[in-house]
Amino acid sequence: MYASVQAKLRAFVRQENLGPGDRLPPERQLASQLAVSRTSLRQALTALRVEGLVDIRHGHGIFLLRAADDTIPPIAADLATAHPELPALGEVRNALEALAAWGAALRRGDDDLAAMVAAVREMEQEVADGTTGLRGDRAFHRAVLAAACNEVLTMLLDAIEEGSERIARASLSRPGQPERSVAAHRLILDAILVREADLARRLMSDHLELTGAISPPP
Amino acid sequence: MYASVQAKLRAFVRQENLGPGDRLPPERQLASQLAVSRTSLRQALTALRVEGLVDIRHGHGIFLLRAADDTIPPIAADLATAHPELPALGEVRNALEALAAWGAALRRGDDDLAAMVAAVREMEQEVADGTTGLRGDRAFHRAVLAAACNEVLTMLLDAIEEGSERIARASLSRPGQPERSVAAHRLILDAILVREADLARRLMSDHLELTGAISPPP
DNA sequence: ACGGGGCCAGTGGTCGGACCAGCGATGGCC
DNA sequence: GGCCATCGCTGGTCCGACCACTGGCCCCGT
Repeated sequence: MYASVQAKLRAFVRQENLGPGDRLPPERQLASQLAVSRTSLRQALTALRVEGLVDIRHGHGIFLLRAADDTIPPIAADLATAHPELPALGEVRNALEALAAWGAALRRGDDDLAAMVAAVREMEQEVADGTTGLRGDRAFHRAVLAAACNEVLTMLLDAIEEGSERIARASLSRPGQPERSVAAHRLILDAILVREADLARRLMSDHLELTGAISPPP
Repeated sequence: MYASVQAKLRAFVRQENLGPGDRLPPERQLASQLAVSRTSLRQALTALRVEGLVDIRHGHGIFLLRAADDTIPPIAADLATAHPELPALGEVRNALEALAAWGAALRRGDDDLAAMVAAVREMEQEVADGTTGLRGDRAFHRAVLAAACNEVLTMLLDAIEEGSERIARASLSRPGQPERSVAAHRLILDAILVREADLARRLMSDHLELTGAISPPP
């Protein structure tokens, strides 16, 4: 079962204390270490690549994109039912959310600001309670989207919501990420408050860059 | 490449007119029909299973879970065609095209470059003949999009294509605009050629800003 | 001494064949 | 007539070999 190989791989990564950007051993060696054939190992690696955990480069090696515990078991089940294509989806989401932040800075009203402040506070409360802050995070991004007053943008982001929801959940389950996200939201909120559109755009883009895949050095 | 096998599989499903719940041919037969080894076919199937398109049952067969056509286009397309002149559409298109240029700079192959060069030449020829250069313009943007290797992005831009087509036509009918567009395409092509992703993104954004008279992010 | 170009080891990618394991239906045996 | 073994079909795994790409090393020419 390729799931068992995946589990072995995660265990291996944890044991070797590997982080994002690190290179895994060659396929052949990895296969022998995990006591499976290279075929089965490649199946598992293919699955991990689709899930966006790993980047495989011909003639170069296998590179870890995110920490192994980013995808928690329950989410792995979801993965099977929805359609991911995670790296591609992450890029698009990043571009669209950045556009939303840009538009929000230009067109936000006072009630939009109030909604964002409320969302940040909610997330803070959640984090203080020890949860991931998923609700507050979602509320914030929705508030920004609403403030951008762009119907087409709203529609497209809604369309890819189920996928990006999964990204957010995986990201927020990382230790320390909720706190970092709250801080990032604060900065974005400030930029929108003073109508610094380009700054808001960049901050949002950076914020999402951290939650998404990391490109290993060439 | 497992992606090409995936494409073949989707084509096969469409050709055979298969719907959710239908069973696909056995792996061995499928592999021979698609002219790939069973190993590669299994890689593609593993990926499709992770994506939730397919259910594989040991000793039973491979079953299609959802139709291969993706769910996003219809809604957004309706809106895009209904309000093509909407500034919102221009903003979104700008952000997405900029993302395409960015991705193209990172992932373009040599054939992608060839397609872009051909598109630029075609547009030049059209402009020299006194026409608007609409065909070459479209070809260029499609080539950039193809080079970006982002399925989600392709889907979304396809969805809003009809609306943005109208924008492009209006823009190119302005005196002097075709020449300016050709020059802009040249710059973008150069940036993609040398893999300057951020520069390509900015150039594309600026290019569309001028054609659409709309000002989204850098 | 320096630069460039070709060679080579290592890596992922593909292939074909063989065998193992789960499922269902068929048919013989009781 | 009913139960169960068997067989054929399916996916799952393994192996060994070869192909294709990458990058660095080394040798040769200048």
